Amino acid sequence: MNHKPGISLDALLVLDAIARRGSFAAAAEELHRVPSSVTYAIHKLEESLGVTLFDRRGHRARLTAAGKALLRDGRDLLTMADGVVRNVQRIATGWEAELRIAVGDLVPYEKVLDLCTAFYRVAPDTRLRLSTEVLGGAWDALVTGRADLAIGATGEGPPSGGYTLRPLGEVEFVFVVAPHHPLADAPEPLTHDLIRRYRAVAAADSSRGLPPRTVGLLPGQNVFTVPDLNIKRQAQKRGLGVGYLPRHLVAGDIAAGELVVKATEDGSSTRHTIYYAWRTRHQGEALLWFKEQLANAGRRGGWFSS
Amino acid sequence: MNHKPGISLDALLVLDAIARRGSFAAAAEELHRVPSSVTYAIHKLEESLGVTLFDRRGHRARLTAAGKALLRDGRDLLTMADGVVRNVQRIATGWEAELRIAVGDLVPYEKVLDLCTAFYRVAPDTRLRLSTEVLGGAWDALVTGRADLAIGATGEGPPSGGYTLRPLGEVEFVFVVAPHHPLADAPEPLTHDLIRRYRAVAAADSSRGLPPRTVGLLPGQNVFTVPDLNIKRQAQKRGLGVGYLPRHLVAGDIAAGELVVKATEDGSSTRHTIYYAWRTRHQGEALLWFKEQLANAGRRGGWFSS
DNA sequence: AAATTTGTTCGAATATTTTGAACCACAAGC
DNA sequence: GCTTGTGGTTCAAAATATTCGAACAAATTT
Repeated sequence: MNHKPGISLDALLVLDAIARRGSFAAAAEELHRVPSSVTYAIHKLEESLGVTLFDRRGHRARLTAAGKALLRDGRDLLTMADGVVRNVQRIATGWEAELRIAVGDLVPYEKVLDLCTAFYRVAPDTRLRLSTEVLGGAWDALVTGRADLAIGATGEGPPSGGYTLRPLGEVEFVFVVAPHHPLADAPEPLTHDLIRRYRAVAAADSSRGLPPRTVGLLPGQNVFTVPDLNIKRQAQKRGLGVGYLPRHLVAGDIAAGELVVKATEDGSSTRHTIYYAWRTRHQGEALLWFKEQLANAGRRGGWFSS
Repeated sequence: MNHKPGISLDALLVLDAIARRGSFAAAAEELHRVPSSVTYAIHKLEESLGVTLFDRRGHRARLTAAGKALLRDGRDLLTMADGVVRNVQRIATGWEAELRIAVGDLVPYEKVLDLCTAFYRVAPDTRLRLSTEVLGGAWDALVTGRADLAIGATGEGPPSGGYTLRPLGEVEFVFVVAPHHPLADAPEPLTHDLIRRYRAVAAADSSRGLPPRTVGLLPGQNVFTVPDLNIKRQAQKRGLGVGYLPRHLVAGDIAAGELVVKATEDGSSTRHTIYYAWRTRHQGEALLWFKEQLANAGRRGGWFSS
């Protein structure tokens, strides 16, 4: 056969798996293939490029500089190829083959799963992909193309534009501590000076490109960073720190006496608007369906009433 | 085998060939394959995408909207893949597998070919690819990534930056007309008002992304646009129009009496600096070699003495 | 020192792609 | 209207590519 591109997307997937899993053997396992098949694929790739991608001295193969460059560029190529596929499928059917939804950690997953359940009755063949994002991560996912729709984005959207947003509801945040935490018995309202003496628990922003955001931290305050709000809730129940949590998330803990709401000099609660947003240029029936459902949800008072 | 990307670069090459040649049969010929192999490849592509790419009513297959979208996006993907390959090969060897040179139409090709001849004695395995660019086309080729090196770029480089330039020499432009052209007998210096009454011959800028440039045209003047300077020279010899041409290009025509130099109110000639430029971030032994040779050429007085 | 892991080799088996011939449908030329 | 040529498809056979499974050598871990 004539002129070959020198690389194939399959080969780049193999290379990516090797890099992520750390060995040919582990990559083979992930790809449901035998190790010699992976060896064969890499050998073919090196042959067609005329380039050595792995340093095989020692019994663990390590990427050469060229191998690392190919891995990096190859991942971009795979991402682009994925976009090409999904775009073609969308144009062909009007329906997205896959819709990627970034779900802010303030959003109750049951509501999202209810929506997905209803959606699958309408379009069972469309794949849905949910990811959980913390703080600015939902915006980040949207503007960097990792998500088509963000549900539960908070604060101001990034200045780059290119997306459309609508309000979904409001979330009430309450300042809570464990009943055995020293602040539990302190007279209200708690002052900043008093709060600052105790460690805060913060959920890590899942942004990758945008600057990470922090909310509710006082200057000079020690911080225990956890991955998401649920773990933050558990850490605060253990008395490992203090901070704000959405009332709807901790209503049960409060009723059970496992968390105590304390008024601070900022008041006993604050309210934030929660948005859903989508990439303005994205067109497809699946996204349209979700927009309509979320618009209805927003009209009925949203998802955050406790 | 598990998860496939849905497309392959091979398949995109086939699709591209079909579109460029206009039929499956012609594409098969270009790819040195039998027609049923092309039919098979497209069928496999449609199957893996779950999308119909060709409308087969009538006996000539025509691209559907999804097919056109895939063609367009697929060409971008192939271009990117090509860049990935060349980048990896360059990192692996220090030498580029291929060096692409945009040659401005003012540059005498013999000089460029002399350089290439010498280069091939040093690095016979590196592929060289020359393209001829007119006016701003050399800059355009450089900044859009169609070329690694531009020889004979004129005027100011585009504001985007990202390239480094050095002077190669100066070109003297003279205003010439055919001996039987009405302006040949007009008293010198020719005024703008007089020149404007006659058609100009202009070479079309080969820029694809940058705004096209024009040089030496008077407001309101009729213009006969041709593809390059050589055809411009031939058109002017035929008396089809007037305009500036590089002295080194027309020295023989002048000596033979086939073109006449006329002084204008701007003087009898103008001089422009000619540059060579490269993408600043590009690293490779082949580019380094050419830079050194061009630096030497620039030091010795350049390539444009007549 | 023994056991385990990693990656390679190689023949056999399986999967994919290509070829070549035949066919059908449409277009062009007479 | 008939004949010829072109375009694309089908399908069995052939060729090529990829995977598997077993064995092996070398390095690492226990």
